[in-house]
Amino acid sequence: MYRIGELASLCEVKPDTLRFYEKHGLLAPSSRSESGYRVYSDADLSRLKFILRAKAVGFSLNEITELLSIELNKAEWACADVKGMVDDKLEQVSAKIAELLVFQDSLKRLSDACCGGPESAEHCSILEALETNRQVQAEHHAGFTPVADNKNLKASLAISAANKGKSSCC
Amino acid sequence: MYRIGELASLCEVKPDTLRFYEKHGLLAPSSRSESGYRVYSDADLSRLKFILRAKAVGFSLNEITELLSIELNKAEWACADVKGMVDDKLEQVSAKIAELLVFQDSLKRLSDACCGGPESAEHCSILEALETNRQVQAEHHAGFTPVADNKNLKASLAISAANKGKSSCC
DNA sequence: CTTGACCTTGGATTAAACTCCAAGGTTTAT
DNA sequence: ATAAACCTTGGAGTTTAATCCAAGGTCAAG
Repeated sequence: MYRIGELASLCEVKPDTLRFYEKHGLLAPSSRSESGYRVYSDADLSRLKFILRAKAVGFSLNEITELLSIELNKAEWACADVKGMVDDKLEQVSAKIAELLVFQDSLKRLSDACCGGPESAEHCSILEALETNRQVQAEHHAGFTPVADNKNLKASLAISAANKGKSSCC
Repeated sequence: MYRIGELASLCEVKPDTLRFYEKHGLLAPSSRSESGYRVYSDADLSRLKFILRAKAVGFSLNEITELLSIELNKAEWACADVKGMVDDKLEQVSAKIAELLVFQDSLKRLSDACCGGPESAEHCSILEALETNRQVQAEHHAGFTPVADNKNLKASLAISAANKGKSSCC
């Protein structure tokens, strides 16, 4: 049994977020204390973890509500309806996995190309890695638009560099 | 070469979205016509596809900007920095894939449980499928909170049912 | 028995990502 | 040659998902 602050810090969200989820029907505490405090159970924790996992892979809160609604409430939904919906979600999930695998491959390729040697430096962009990935093209794009806005990239690289000392390439 | 409307309908977004992406430095047309119309190239199309793919798997536009910024601009970034960043993104992507695989497994399990026979109807919820998935538990959760808000679920099921006639279970 | 860290509600504010609108210029098909 | 269907800019409005604030109640420690 957890109070709102405990559950929040367990899952690294804010109490306000949990109240927000409650207001929108995603997660209600299974009980309240005498004084009116929200009390969450382990089942609630599982549910929250599910919500956060779904959110992390690009489902909207509405879609997550749908996912959580998949229950055979015979009064309202026929099994066929539910199966149709599950199949839809399965397709979405499979599509996401496929796209992520392409990303993963591209990033690995990029990592290799970038750090294999100093001479390949000008081929170091994710888009080139992506394209080399899909169709091996003889013709090489000449002009490459540089990205203007580097303000928070700078910050994230600082963090990235601080977090791990494994920058050993080139 | 595409005008904004063509590119938009090709990728199933709105022209306004493309102008929005331009304003925020994600995608600028490689040229303009005499009259000032935006003209997009195939490289721009690739870039847009990349953006949409990244968005679909849960990256924010800021993160996508970072991904697109991964170029070895030696004047600004050391290779080690870039590698650190790529590694970070790789970890994120791997984590997302792992989570999606859990989803996929759960959904498959749910689909099977739901439509194997009418007697297992009350076990038809994604959360139960998820938990059965992780640890086989002897104890069974008694109370299961039903979800209140079914308004757009109804709509999506209608679409789902209309789209495919393969609802043949139970 | 009060101080500090919690919790409650309701409502306002924010940030991200579009989405729409108005007023006008351009292209294309009849 | 003119209407329909595009395009331009600037700015306002919307939706989603929080996040913050104010005014007050609860609880454990010293």
